[in-house]
Amino acid sequence: MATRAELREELIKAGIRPSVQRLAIFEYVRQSCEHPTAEVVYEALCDELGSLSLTTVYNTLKLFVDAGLISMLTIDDTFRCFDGNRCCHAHFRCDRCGRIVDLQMKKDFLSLVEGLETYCINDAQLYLKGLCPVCKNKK
Amino acid sequence: MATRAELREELIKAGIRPSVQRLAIFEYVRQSCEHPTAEVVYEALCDELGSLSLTTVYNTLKLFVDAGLISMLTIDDTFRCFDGNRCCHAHFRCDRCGRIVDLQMKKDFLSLVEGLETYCINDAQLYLKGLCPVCKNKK
DNA sequence: TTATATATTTGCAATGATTTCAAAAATGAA
DNA sequence: TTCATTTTTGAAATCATTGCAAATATATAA
Repeated sequence: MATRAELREELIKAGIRPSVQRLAIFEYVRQSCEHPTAEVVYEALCDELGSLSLTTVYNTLKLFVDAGLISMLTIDDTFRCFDGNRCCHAHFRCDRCGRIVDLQMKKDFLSLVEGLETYCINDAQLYLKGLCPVCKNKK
Repeated sequence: MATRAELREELIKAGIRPSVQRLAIFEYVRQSCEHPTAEVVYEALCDELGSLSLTTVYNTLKLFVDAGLISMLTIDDTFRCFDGNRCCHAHFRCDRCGRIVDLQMKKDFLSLVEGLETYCINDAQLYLKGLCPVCKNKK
């Protein structure tokens, strides 16, 4: 769990000026395990920051994604959510309850794909969908 | 390349009545290598079918996806596209030109993921993003 | 310090892919 | 044929996301 000072340094190293809003948003996404949407980040930080615009949240999240500091998930096609977990992992989305969970990988994704030599890969996401253990056991 | 009669049988076997619209949409998506959007399917079939509604295309594609006959891609978060290729493969989206291409897999996706025993998996998609060989060599 | 330029934030309006809905058309059963 | 059910249609509604221009904050120069 990184400290606020470490997160600030990480922004600076990425060439991003650590404004109050940016640092708060970065900290929230990095520490969350819930894959929050922009709306959820906004609701969570509104009080803490006094004033905050949803537009700022969208812009800032995009900034972080473009800088490779967090990743954007499109596993649910009706909204985007964000992931601050930097370890290589897959995502599962339950078709019934909608929950998105992390799944550990045995090896890196790319080891399985053929013919990548001529490509430049910046991002990789493995999405699985179906029923989670809880929903599977319900009727 | 399946015949129209074979595709019709496939719909019936899936419990889907093969109306003129459904069969045309199924054939189009199954034979396309271009990962068409609903809009593209609509434009392509409007003339052939005389009249066609975009709503029908959306409804029908959803019907096919739910029946497991085709898959839906959310690799580009600004629109959905559809894939009739039933072989296991990954997808690459070029950040610059936007083209989506298929990539062969050496092994199935799921072999890489840990702890799936308690889940029921209905769908798996591996999305890669970056620069395609053509765009990589441009400035 | 003050003045000036630049970067960031804000809130509202616009966008556009997708869905809703109720009527019209097509199909199947009797 | 008639009636019930399924499918299609098109226009309006939805809603996550973006565009934009004004307001604010920050950095730099003098």
